[in-house]
Amino acid sequence: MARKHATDSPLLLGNQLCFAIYSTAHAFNRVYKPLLDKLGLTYPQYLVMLVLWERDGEPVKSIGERLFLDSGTLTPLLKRLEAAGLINRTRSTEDERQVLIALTPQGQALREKARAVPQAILAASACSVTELSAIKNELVALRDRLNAAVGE
Amino acid sequence: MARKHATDSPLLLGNQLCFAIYSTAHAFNRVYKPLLDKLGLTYPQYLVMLVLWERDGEPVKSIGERLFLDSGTLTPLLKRLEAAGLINRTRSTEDERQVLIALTPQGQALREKARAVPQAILAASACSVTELSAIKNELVALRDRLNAAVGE
DNA sequence: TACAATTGAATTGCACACAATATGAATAAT
DNA sequence: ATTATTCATATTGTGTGCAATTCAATTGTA
Repeated sequence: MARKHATDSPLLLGNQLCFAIYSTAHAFNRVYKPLLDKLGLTYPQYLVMLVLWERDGEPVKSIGERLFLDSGTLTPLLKRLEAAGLINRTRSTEDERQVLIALTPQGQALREKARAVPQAILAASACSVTELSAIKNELVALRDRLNAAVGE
Repeated sequence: MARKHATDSPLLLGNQLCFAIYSTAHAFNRVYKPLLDKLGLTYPQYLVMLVLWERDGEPVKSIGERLFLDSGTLTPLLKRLEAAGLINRTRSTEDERQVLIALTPQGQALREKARAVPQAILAASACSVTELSAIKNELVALRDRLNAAVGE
């Protein structure tokens, strides 16, 4: 018998998919950092900008739904983006509970500089678009099952 | 022409593997939370315990290397584990720069309660061990390439 | 042996992330 | 119309993460 404790196997760090995801997320962050520093953004801020570049003028709620983040995270983050002059936060006139997030001209303009980012990431991953896309699809499917499990 | 801006495709949130990883990591965290609450641990604290259950008495540095975390993150985290009575922090006599982390009896005992965690996660993922293992291996390979890219 | 360079932790400062709570606005129920 | 409930955002508190700095201990080198 080579193994002493077969029941420990699930508790081994190297066997845990979850740690693989956790550590890969950090690795991505380290690759993104120098690229995003040039744009003056953190990674979560970059995600918010991606959402706004796709659809401008969204309320905080729908940005949070797309990114799976709540107001406790987004409110201070959005205030920093506003302080940086990239967005405006204005309370909706139709529904005063909502705060609408709109890009400023600088926020719009930043999109051009951001185009260089994905290719740099692709290069760092040393992987084909096809392969990355395959992993992405598997993860999205897994993520949705996990979120479904949490929501009972 | 169906697509107006083919060059925008890499900037679309849904196309980014990185966001898939980021959001899956959060989804895992949400699944882990109620399970780890019973153990009185956060997810990063759980990772440290996994390391210690594999090898006890390690210095902070080597724990950090295994988890890709630095002292700025680990020092306060380890102090909280010490305050919880799960570990002891003692400065090494051979090399006084090092702080050795050792499990207390309570820390050892917690391992038994932790055995229930991986199966619960597996159930939430609604996925076979084989599939999860395959994704894990792809991610570890990707992570290592990313870390290599950062280290020049 | 001196003494510069390196190393391992700790500290500080900033930015998430989320639970819990609060607040004001909108909607539903009576 | 009044009240209760729900909804969207903000606030507070705790716990990561990481860059930058500090400090003491160790190692390398002349």
